[in-house]
Formats: sequence, structure tokens, C-alpha cells
Amino acid sequence: MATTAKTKAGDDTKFQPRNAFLLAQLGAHATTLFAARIAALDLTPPEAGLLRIVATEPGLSQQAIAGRLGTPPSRLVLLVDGLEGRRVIERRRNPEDRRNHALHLTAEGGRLMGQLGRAAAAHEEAVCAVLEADERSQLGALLQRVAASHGLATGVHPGFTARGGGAC
Amino acid sequence: MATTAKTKAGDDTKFQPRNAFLLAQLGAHATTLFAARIAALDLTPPEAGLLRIVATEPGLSQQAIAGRLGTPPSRLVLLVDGLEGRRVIERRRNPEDRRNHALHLTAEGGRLMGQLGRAAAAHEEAVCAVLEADERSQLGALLQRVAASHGLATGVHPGFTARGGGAC
DNA sequence: TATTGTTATACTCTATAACTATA
DNA sequence: TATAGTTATAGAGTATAACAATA
Repeated sequence: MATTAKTKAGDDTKFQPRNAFLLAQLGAHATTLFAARIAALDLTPPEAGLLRIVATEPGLSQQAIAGRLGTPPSRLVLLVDGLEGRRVIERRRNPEDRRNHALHLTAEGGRLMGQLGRAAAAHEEAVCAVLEADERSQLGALLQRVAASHGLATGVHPGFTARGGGAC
Repeated sequence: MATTAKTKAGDDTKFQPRNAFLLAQLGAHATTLFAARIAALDLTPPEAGLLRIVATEPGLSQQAIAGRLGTPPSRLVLLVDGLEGRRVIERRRNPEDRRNHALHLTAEGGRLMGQLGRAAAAHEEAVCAVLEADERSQLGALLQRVAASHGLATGVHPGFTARGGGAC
């Protein structure tokens, strides 16, 4: 049996847009906007994610980061290569177990993180421009509850590997 | 100058998760869930998007659909090939201009659309499970305003080509 | 000559598996 | 032998450009 419509918003639309669809559409759009913005810093979203983890928890091994990101370690190698080539992060051999590389931010990386933070703030402002301050926190509260109910922890990044078009 | 935090939610989190980030994270997650769900119907999200357009506006040419989806026509060919091979949609030559192919749903396609609709409803329910009915419409209203402010029309699908990880 | 659909080709991103070095 | 990191290879997905049929 078909589920009956529960939303009370009786607009002119023949099909009421579902929240899940809007979420997918807006999420894809936000990601595109963010990617365009950080392209000015010569960064991709995966690089920005890696950078943020290294800044937040310095000294982690590549294996640990791969586990935290849910990505295979081999993928990290290229990302780290690129960022290390720009002197933004650096690998440091662990003298006690010379197999693993601890990742750290350089001074240059610290500056880049500052720019990245400002870019993220500007991005947030651009995305939520139409909403008033109280509406933003209202939206944030709802989104956080939904995210928490799906096990999407605040600090972790399970969406690292998400892909594909949001059309449905 | 840095923008000061405006949200009043003074949780224990050291960095308040921004709405744009939550949107990207939840959108990617919702897309993944939806893809997994319609995989049971042997459909991918792009195929579902194409199917929905053909069902909503039968008789469109591939060029017209490509324009509506913001995707190159060459990409449509493979999608249409797959769906036509399963007798879900069919190409019909336009007798007045035999260059273009009008796309139509078959009877089998109509059945599939029914299943797809039920899958979408179940998906919506799964994503929003934690929210009460009034909270869902509240969330929907906020999301629609944000979407509208970015020119994401309700019926159209600009996110068709979105890609990339949502980590930031 | 212009347009619709198609095919051919190449590029990007990512994952799996083999390999090297340390332990 | 087991583990951290690396390299090699292959696959999916998509875009660009050349092509054939029709106008």
C-alpha cells in the first residue's frame, strides 16, 4: 500500500519534494561550491580532508588516517605525496618503528590551514545566506540529529569515499 | 576579518559543525543509501533520474533530456541503451524529423516506476526516521528555501553531474 | 551546411593486489 | 611471519571529439 503524504506544506507542486532528495541535491551542490572555492588554494576536497585531520591530530600514521577516513592506504600515498611535495605536510619516520611515517603539518601548512578555515567560513556564509541566524541554528540542530541517528560522528568523515550523482 | 560564531548551540564540541558541512555529509550518505536501495531494482541513480524524466515528460528527444540534465548527449546513449535493452523505455522515431528519437516508458517501465516510487518513499522514511512529522516539514521548509536561493529548481535535476568526496 | 544520435577515444578517480622494507 | 608503506594494474564513470544519417 502506498504511504500517504504527511507534509502539511500544500504548495502548488504536484509532487512534494522529499527531504532526502533535497538533502542529496543540496549536499552535491554544496560540495561543488566548496570544491570551486578551495580550488583557489590549489586544493581538492580529499586533500582538504586529509589536511584537516593532520592539523587536528598530528603524528598519526598513514594506516591510522586511512582507517579513520575509510579509504585504502594506497589512496593516501598519492594524496600525501602531493601535499608533501608542496611542503604543506611532512612524513617523519618513527625511530621506534621505522616502518611507519608520522604525518605533521609544516609552517607553510599552518598558513594554508588558516586560509582553509576562512574559506570554510565563507562557504558556510554563502550556502546559508538566505537564512537568519536563528534559522541557521534551527537547521543545524535538525541536521545534527539526523546525522547522529545515522552514525555520522561529528568529527569523523565517513563521507570521504561517497561518489555518484545525486539524481533520483 | 573573521566572522564570529552565530550559532547559539553551545555543545561540548570544540568546533561547531557548520551547516554546509553537515549538508554535504548527509547528502553523500543519503545518496549512498538510495543507491544501495535501488540496486535491488537493478538501477543506478543516473538511471533512476533518466527514468523519472521519461515518466514525467514522455516523448522528449535525447537532446532535450540531455539539456535538462546538464549532461552531454553522448552520455545519454549508454543510459538509454541499458534501459531499452531491459524493455523499460523505448526509442520511437519521429516521422516528421527522422533524426530524433522520442523516449517513452513501456508497460514494464510503468511497473518499475511504481517500485521506484515506493523505494523513494521508504528511503525518505529511513533517512528522516528520528524526526517527528512536524520536524520533517520544518526541515523541508528550510531546505527548500536554501535550495531555491541557489537556483536549484524543484523539478529539475542540476545535481546530475555532481561528484567527488564530501570531506572538508 | 546544420543537427540528431552514435561511436571512438582519453582522462580522472578509485580500488585491488603485488612488492619492498622493516619488525 | 606479519605489518607499514609503496607501486602496478585494472576498473568504473565521464567528457571531448570524430562520425553517419537526416534535414
